[in-house]
Amino acid sequence: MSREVITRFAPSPTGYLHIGGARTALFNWLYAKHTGGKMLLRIEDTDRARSTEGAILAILDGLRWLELDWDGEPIYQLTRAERHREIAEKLLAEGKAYRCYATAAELQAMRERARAEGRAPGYDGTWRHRDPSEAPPGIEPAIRFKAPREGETVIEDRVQGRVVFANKDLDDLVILRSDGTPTYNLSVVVDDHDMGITHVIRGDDHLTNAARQTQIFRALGWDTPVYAHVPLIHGPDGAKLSKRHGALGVEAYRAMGYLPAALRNYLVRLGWSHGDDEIMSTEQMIEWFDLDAIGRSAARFDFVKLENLNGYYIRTTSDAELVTRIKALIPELPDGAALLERIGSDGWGKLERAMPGLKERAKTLVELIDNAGYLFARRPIALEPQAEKLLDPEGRQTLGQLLPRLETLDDWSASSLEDCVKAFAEDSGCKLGKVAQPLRAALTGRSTSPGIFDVLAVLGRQESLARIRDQVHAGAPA
RNA sequence: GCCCCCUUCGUCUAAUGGUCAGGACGUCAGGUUUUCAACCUGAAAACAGGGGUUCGAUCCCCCUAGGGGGCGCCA
Repeated sequence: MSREVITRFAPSPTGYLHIGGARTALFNWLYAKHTGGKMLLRIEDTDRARSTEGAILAILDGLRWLELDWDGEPIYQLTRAERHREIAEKLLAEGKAYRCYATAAELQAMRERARAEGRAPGYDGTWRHRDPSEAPPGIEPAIRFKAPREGETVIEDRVQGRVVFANKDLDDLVILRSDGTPTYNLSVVVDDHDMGITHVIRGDDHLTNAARQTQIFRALGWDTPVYAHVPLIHGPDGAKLSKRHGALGVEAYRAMGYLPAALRNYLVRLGWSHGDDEIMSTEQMIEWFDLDAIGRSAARFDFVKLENLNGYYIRTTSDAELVTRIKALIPELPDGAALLERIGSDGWGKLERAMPGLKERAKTLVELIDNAGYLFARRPIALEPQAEKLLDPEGRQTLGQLLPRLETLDDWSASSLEDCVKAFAEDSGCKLGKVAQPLRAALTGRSTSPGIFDVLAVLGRQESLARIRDQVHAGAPA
């Protein structure tokens, strides 16, 4: 009988929740859900200088927006420092660690020497056997872990396979700083053990740490968790993800108008696959996700594919939900306040009614909002350059002829409007496009926009006719 | 420099000791359409290089090259 799976997402709050972290969280979450286990959240805030309250908030917020929930309360690593210190002392008492009195300057010199000699620039173990009585006065010692010097440390990684490190390449790392605070590798081991973590799923930048942590687990007589080191996400140029490309916080993706479901779908396919399946529901993801199907090579972040996926999710999301999401998004946009004012209290209904035509042609929510501008535009509509071309004198004339027909029309449903305009086109012997294009330009100010009959219907009789008149007159010679 | 990892269309990826090496995004060409989008059809597009093992290697082994990660009293 196997234990319940417990995974953890353990970000350090030194910045936002970036895209790689988001995927790591997603994988942990999916694996926990898949196995019916739990995902815990641990905030690794032991670097007091760099950790910030704002970063913690941003991370929690990002996870919530992505709809990745965690079990229990977040655990703040800093609050566990006493326990970590206790374990460091225990290792010291058992002779599995020792006090090191080397100064920063000495360590620096040591590293330079090692590098010059072509060795790994690690600690040389000077204080491993030296007696504390030889310690120079006035130096507070750090505690170093006495790492095995011979043999190998082997990681049986669920993604990377069997990875072997020669112990001679792993130096004696500091586990307790001279100021008495614990360091990362010790804290992680103690916390993973105390939290009952069974599976550690994280970026493969931690692969070497896995070896060091394994050594500490062994020294403590504890079982190691199952490891799964996931390849990192690279930028479009194959280099490390930088701010220039995707290393934005997830809140930036939210602000760009991506849907969390789309981002999750995109992210899960980056480095993991289930046959030829591309688009999958969260339920399917949970059902199908497994560690063994994670690839071993780094993946490049591709905004274009994300956009495609986002377009799909926008098209298949209900009108009402899209309106809700847009409501939440607008305040985050640069000109959000002004837009909100123009929409007013009655604009949301209009937006929802226009949604069927709008959502067909937007890749992001921001694009959708942009396309919906005609709904809230003040008259007269300012024509964009493209639309200006469509509304040439000929177009204005056509509209002038169409106007009387529209005025007598009683039924302003999209279908009867379509019939009316089609009949007009036929009677005047021109192609439907010849009529539809200037009509669109007059009503929306744009050359591309939703279905024109829907636009007419959504704006309503009064508004539509007034707008057409505006544009026809604006073009008529005074 | 040392250690570790990786390498299939431009990108994300699938599959297999014998396949026309599959799908998706993107691109291109058609179709449909009131424009755009969506949708439909079709096309171009990949096993990094070199050695082995084998009747046969994209697949197994080794080397090279390229890319990435790590090497703190950071996490």
